[in-house]
Amino acid sequence: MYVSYLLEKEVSMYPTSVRHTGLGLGAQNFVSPPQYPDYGAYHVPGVNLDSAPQPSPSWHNTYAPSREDWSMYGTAHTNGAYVSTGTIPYNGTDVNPMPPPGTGVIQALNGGSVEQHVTSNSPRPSYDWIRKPAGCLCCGKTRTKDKYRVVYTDHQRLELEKEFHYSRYITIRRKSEIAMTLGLSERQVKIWFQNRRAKERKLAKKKMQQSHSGLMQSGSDDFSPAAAMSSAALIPVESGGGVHCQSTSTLPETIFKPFGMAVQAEFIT
DNA sequence: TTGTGTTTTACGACCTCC
DNA sequence: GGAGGTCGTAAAACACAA
Repeated sequence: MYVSYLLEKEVSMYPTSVRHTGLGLGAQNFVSPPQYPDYGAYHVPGVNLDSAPQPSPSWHNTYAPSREDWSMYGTAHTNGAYVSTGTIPYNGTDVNPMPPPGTGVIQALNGGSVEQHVTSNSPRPSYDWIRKPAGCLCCGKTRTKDKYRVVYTDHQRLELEKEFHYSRYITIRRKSEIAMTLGLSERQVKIWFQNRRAKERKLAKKKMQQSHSGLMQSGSDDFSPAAAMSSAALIPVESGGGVHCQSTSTLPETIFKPFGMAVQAEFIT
């Protein structure tokens, strides 16, 4: 798992936490940054992730990462704004020359330091020199042609991971913002999230199987696959029949649920 | 260096919803 | 019909043991 590897090995890149730290800075404690008013759509302020049910009714606990693994994601401003630590030199020029949105979370927080990063202490080599700019599908790259698959930069993956940890399902608006910020196409962002969810399901399934075998080995006979499935539901459960989100935005935004169950986020302003 | 296993992008098929 | 969802899979990228 390369991103995990990155996260594990390059904690120094994100010495402090962005969205969490065990300081009561769960995602839901996040005050929607002004530049992303729809951030509130993901979270319910005031709910403790660690002790309460997941704030996002669209996501089951099973998929909630342990909060400690948020620590590598950077730092949260005391005012709640999502702030990148700025320790990642990121070269936006290796991707699209798209002018960064002035309000972009990611780029705006990099302190303008943009250069493709290869940390000296990183054991992982950078392959950027052979990488085509991300989003090359627009150049007519197909599966039948050579190198149809691009490799995202560490920074791109890291930011996507951050977003994923923030919310398993990305809104249309956020997708657009991230795509622009990272120089990816919205399609790439969408597919990345799909793949990331698939990965998580795979890991959850693996974990479940391991715990199952563990139970079998321990002689427990009260294991119920159905119960296991429900407790480790692979399908995010929606509670309350709707998503009531708080946001400074008055614009409705569609949050897509698994199995094509699109719901209109109801914004409370 | 090479073979092998794993992970990461990307896609197609099929589904549901609007 | 078009959007996004899952699932399965292809193939490149990568890690690692021999």
